[in-house]
Amino acid sequence: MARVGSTGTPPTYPADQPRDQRAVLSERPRVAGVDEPTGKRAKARAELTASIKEVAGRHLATDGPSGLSLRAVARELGLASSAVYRYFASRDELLTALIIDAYDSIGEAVETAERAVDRADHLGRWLAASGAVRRWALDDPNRYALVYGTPVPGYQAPVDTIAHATRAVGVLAAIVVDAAAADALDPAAVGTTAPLPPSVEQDLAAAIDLLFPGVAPPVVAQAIVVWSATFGMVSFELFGQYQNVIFDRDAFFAHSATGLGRSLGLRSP
Amino acid sequence: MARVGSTGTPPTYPADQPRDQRAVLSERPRVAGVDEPTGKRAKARAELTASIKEVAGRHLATDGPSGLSLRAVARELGLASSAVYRYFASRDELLTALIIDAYDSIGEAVETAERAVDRADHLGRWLAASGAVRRWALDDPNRYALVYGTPVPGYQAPVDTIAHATRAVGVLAAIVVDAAAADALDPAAVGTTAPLPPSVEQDLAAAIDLLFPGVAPPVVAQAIVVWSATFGMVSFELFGQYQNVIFDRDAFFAHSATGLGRSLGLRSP
DNA sequence: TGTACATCAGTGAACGCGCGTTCACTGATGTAC
DNA sequence: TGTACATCAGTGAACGCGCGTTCACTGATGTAC
Repeated sequence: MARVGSTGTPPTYPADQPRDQRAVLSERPRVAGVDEPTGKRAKARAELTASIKEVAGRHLATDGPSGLSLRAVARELGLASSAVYRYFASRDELLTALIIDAYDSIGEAVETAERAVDRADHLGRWLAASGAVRRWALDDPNRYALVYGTPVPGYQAPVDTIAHATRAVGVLAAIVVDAAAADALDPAAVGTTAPLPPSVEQDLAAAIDLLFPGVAPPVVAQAIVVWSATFGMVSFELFGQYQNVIFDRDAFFAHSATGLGRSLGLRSP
Repeated sequence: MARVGSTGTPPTYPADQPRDQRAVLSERPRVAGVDEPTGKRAKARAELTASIKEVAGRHLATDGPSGLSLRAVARELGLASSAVYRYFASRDELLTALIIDAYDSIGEAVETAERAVDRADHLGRWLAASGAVRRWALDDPNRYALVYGTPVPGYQAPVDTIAHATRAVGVLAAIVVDAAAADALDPAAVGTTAPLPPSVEQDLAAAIDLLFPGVAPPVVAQAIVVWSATFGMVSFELFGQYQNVIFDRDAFFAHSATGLGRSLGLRSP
């Protein structure tokens, strides 16, 4: 897949650059907002770009990622299939845009839900955050599957997606960081766990630097387990593994998320 | 998708039945082994059926479930594409066979690993079982994705698959049942959890009956969380969410699985 | 403000491909007498 | 054991479909003077 913009080039449109990549460039975060496009054309382009993504997202919801078809999207928009190539250089690039949007969308959903809770109520913040993960997944299962389900065969996500992917987990990290800083973590929770293998402790240094400053490695490890477990439960629920086993899934999830939060040492005041 | 055999009809081949369903019927578990086919033809049929599944499984590994193509499978086997229809009535039916095989395969892997451990070592049994889940998944990611990843769009798994799906989780259940029966569950583990919502306790009755006889509902709930968490971790590892975060994944998984097992109250003697 | 030119959006036809499924057929294998 | 017939496995052509991507093109929109 052709990737663009990771080399630090300014967002100009050099004439010798293949035309099809411009669409993607024009979507990238702008530097300082100086050259933000304002003309009619730019507006129309932004709108159609959004429409394409919107329709593609809806198709995703019925056919899954590998069923996403540029032709079908163009058809629904009343465009020639070739027109889509003015906006996305390839099917993969459209997929990438959808993936980034999805990560941002769940990130925002989790952030918004968590923000509404009293800062000192660390367990409550976690319940809001994990509940938002689940809600978001249930509301749009195929967008969830796009980013947390089976990877699309043959598709390699460009590095650009990583930053967006981190947004949601950052919320959990912030809760744990806050709780640790406030010395509000239940010592009984992590005190009883097995000692962390040295190699793992070493691996976690980077994550601690980036997301968990000031948090003890065993707690960070447990946070990763809790985060994984949350998505495991959501995936099981969504992908049918709870069928004929659990019916009141709201209650089951709330109960389980509480247990997971407590296993991290999170508490309500 | 045409489904067959769930009505309790005997495994005969009535002449008025569409011919394409016979392949599937002939694969079903035979009653009392009386009419086990022994002729040359039956043997050839069984062999080709196995070959088709084997090749299809390999294709799955490179293209994913939605990329599975009957024509490609036939091509590799040197058959006309139409020949495959003597063995599987449709692509969906081949998928179903692969799914059942996958469930059986992981079930057997988990059973085998767990059986090798001292019966009284409940935590050790769980570590063997969960480790086998992960090993199996890493060894054949696409078969894992087929059954625990995003469902194939447009494909509805027939009820026949359910029994096979239960096999792996049955191992965890057996461990917990044994530990409970031996009164070997750590009371501190479950004692501190939040009370189970009544609706969930009610939901769990069926699962307790079927898989967890004699186990307290909160423990069963926690077992489901632990099971979900295990697959959450495996999915995250496999689907790339641990990239640049955890490198010694063997160690991380072993550590996490230990924690999950302890959260269930499992202990080593 | 008007004009000349460059840039862009969108078209429609085409290329080359692969897919699932059906169908009438030919030989080979099995079965009943 | 041999023969007549039924059943089965596999073929190859065909149907109808959809796909991603390219390309030369026409008009509309923007820009420099």
